[in-house]
Amino acid sequence: MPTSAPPSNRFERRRAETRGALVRAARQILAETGDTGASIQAIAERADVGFGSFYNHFESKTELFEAAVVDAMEEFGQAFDDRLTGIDDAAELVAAGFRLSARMADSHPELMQIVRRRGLAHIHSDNGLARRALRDLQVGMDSGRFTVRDPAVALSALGGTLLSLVELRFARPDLDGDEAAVNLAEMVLRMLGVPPDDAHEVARRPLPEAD
Amino acid sequence: MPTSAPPSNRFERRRAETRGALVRAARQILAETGDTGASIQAIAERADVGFGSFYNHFESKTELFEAAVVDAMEEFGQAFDDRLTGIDDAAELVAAGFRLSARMADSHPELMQIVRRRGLAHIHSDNGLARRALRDLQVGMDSGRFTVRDPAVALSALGGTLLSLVELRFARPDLDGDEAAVNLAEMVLRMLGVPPDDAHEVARRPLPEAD
DNA sequence: ATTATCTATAGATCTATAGATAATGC
DNA sequence: ATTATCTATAGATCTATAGATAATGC
Repeated sequence: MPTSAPPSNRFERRRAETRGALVRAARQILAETGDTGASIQAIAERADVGFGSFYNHFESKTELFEAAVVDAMEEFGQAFDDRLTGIDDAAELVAAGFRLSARMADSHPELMQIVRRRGLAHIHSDNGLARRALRDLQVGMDSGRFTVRDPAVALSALGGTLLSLVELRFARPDLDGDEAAVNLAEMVLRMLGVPPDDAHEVARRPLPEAD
Repeated sequence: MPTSAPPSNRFERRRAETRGALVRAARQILAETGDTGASIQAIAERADVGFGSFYNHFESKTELFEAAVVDAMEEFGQAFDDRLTGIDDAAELVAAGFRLSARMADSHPELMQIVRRRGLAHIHSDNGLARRALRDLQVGMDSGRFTVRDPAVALSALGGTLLSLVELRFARPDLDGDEAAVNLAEMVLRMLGVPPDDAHEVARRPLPEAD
């Protein structure tokens, strides 16, 4: 999953593969324990990569873990693009996003554990997800679907509630995930100014099929 | 700020003081960088405590930092008790809690940085704050102020939005903190089923004076 | 010829403990 | 007499680099 242009020759591909192995190892660690104290040695071993190679790609552990988080957030945003394009009602889009996230806690636990542990710090960073959410908010405000005083505050609240849902999924696996997501989506729509009856209905519309 | 009974004799007081110094040092580190990789040596030095003393109180760094977070969350809950008792409208209580939290980001930055970095993991833990919030939610539901399907989901959402507000305060210090808090409080009240007009009014009621 | 990877290692740092010192309880 | 603190240190671990090896570009 290359962020920029795909590597052209075998050299660059091999280089990208080594970097990717390190990032994947860091993602595993972030998901399993979140403990970034693992030694570079242990990380390289897990990535099945020579120890010294680490320094060909990263200057510090911090840099590697930051790259791993960005990689995960990127993938999370990509899932939204893959599954939710085509929905043009902003309210339905928000609700579907919440329900999709809850499902991904089951289907993509590694990814969602990283979102859970590191997502908050990225709510206001300029990643693709925040941009998309802000755009959808704007669409909803322009179409009159949402009544919101300050988009920045609304974006913040959207991110916070989404994270709390992910946290809930992992902290309370006994609860029905989709039911919780629907409930929360309904509440979030009310928060954005959607009338309660509409919120109830929209939050329960069938989700688009996976590919 | 002893959690349980105050130390009776000088021995226990001295012991408590050493432990407290370590916890305070850990809190500082959590607030400044959040980097729990600092060596025990460095922590002890910052606490102005002999290196070996660490092991008289904690078995590992993880244990110390966990104690530091619990200490901070306890203090956070205490601030709610100190400032918000006497408000008996559940909706007003929620709004006041949000606005108080935003102010504490300025008045108690060390404390609130810890809440920001570690709070999410404690939303569903059985601390005083979560208990208090759940109780207030229940009161609001019983009095008909709130319309909520699942209290656990609502608690989750309350915690998430509160954290997102704290994050917003630190990530966007250019915004007016109280204004953002009022906006968010209004949205949260709508989320809990309070009619928009009421939500608007309640979120703007004057806060109780500090002592 | 160039570039990335790998292995080996020096030096620094860190953890955990042992034993000495200081302070208090009864 | 008891208990916590402190200092010193052994042993383990970790980081960063140097130099050898392997793979590819042109």
